[in-house]
Amino acid sequence: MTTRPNRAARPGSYHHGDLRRALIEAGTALARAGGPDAVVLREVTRQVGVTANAAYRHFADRDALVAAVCSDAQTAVALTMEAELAEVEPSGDDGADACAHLRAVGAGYLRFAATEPGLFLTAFSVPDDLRRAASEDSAGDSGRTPFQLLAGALDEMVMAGVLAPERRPGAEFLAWSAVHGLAVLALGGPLSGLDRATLERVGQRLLEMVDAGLQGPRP
Amino acid sequence: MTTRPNRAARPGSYHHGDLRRALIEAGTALARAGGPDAVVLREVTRQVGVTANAAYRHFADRDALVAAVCSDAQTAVALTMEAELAEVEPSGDDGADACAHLRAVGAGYLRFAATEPGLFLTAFSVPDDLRRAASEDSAGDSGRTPFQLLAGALDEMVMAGVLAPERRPGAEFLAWSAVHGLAVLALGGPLSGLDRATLERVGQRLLEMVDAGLQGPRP
DNA sequence: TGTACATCAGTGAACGCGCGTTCACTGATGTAC
DNA sequence: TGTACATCAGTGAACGCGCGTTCACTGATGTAC
Repeated sequence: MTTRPNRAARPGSYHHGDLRRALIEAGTALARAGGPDAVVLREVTRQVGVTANAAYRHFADRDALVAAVCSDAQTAVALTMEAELAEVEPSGDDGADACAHLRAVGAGYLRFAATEPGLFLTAFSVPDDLRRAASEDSAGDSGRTPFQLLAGALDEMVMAGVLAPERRPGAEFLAWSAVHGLAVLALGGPLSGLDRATLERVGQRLLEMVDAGLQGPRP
Repeated sequence: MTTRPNRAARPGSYHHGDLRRALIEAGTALARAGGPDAVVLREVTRQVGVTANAAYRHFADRDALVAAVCSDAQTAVALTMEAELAEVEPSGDDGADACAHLRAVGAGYLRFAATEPGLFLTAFSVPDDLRRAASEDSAGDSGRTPFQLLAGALDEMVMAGVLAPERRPGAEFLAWSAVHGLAVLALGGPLSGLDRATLERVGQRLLEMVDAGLQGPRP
């Protein structure tokens, strides 16, 4: 989400001012409606009211544009997760709070997937090379990426003593898998038939499962 | 996986004999190499050595062909899961066996995703309407679909007393989400950087997490 | 303050590509008598 | 058993489409003197 200085923003001027930003935003709008494949270079420039070729002043090719949109989408995920985190009321019990934070992170992820399916797919279901570069600068207000927010919640659980330290390494992958799987299956997958309420309930139970399951088999 | 009677299979004859099957198989080969988008109607007919138009004798359009390939891919998943199930040695302890079966089902799913990424995506990451019809007849040797194999393992756990009956409804979605998420994230997703051994270990831990987590929070 | 000039950010037209699909057709096959 | 005929399963050529990308260009902008 790099914004270049707006060097010539005079309205009505020949030069656009910040065409790069405008293209990314139009691309994001298309992605919101139709996922990553909907980010069609020609359509993006059409929406901005500019020649298709003009995009090449700001992006090496279509992939570079998609990567920028992907980065913005990941930022949007981080913001939703942070919003969910902010709603957790401290209870005085560090362990309970840490677990609540982990659930909040997961709930934010699920909520984003449900309310912005197109952007969700653009954030995480894009060819590897595009996404990898994009995720570098996809931080939310706290300056942390979705992955870092998840990792932070898990660290907190270890510090609060509700997650054994030896179970910490790799725990991101377990939690992320569970939540991501539900999001994907519910999004045009085999679970897309489920109604909103059921899906919400399954989401809650899934987060409970992760919570309980991360601690390993019962003694 | 409907096979129509091979009415005119004379080799060298003008009529192909079972062009429908041949097209599905060529489509599957393409899907294996490049996922669902690689199932290009023209390419499929090219590989079979037939005019593009000939495909329309057997499929209404490209989508119908993709749906058929999707169905075959789902069958392949079921077969891998059944193979994994068959390797579980009965231990005499019904509860342990049931859990082992659940893990086998999940392990088969993960193994298929890892060894046949293109087919895996074709089986489960295809637009909803195509997949829905396809999954009807995607049974393995046991006559059961991947979903039914999973449900069977969970039923078994309830009967063996290792899963509380009130936790049974909807448990498929939880288990499936976890396993599917890992498969997807490891396949060109954020986890695709992990090496094979690590991924295998994460898979094992994920299955343990599901096992433990399905039973709910610790008392 | 004015002017010449380099640079920048767009235009407009065109390219080749491969796709899914349609058309009118013809050779092969099976069947009724 | 032979023959006429309907049906079936292919052919071959063409269609329009929208895409990403490239070309040569020009008008606008900023800067050095």
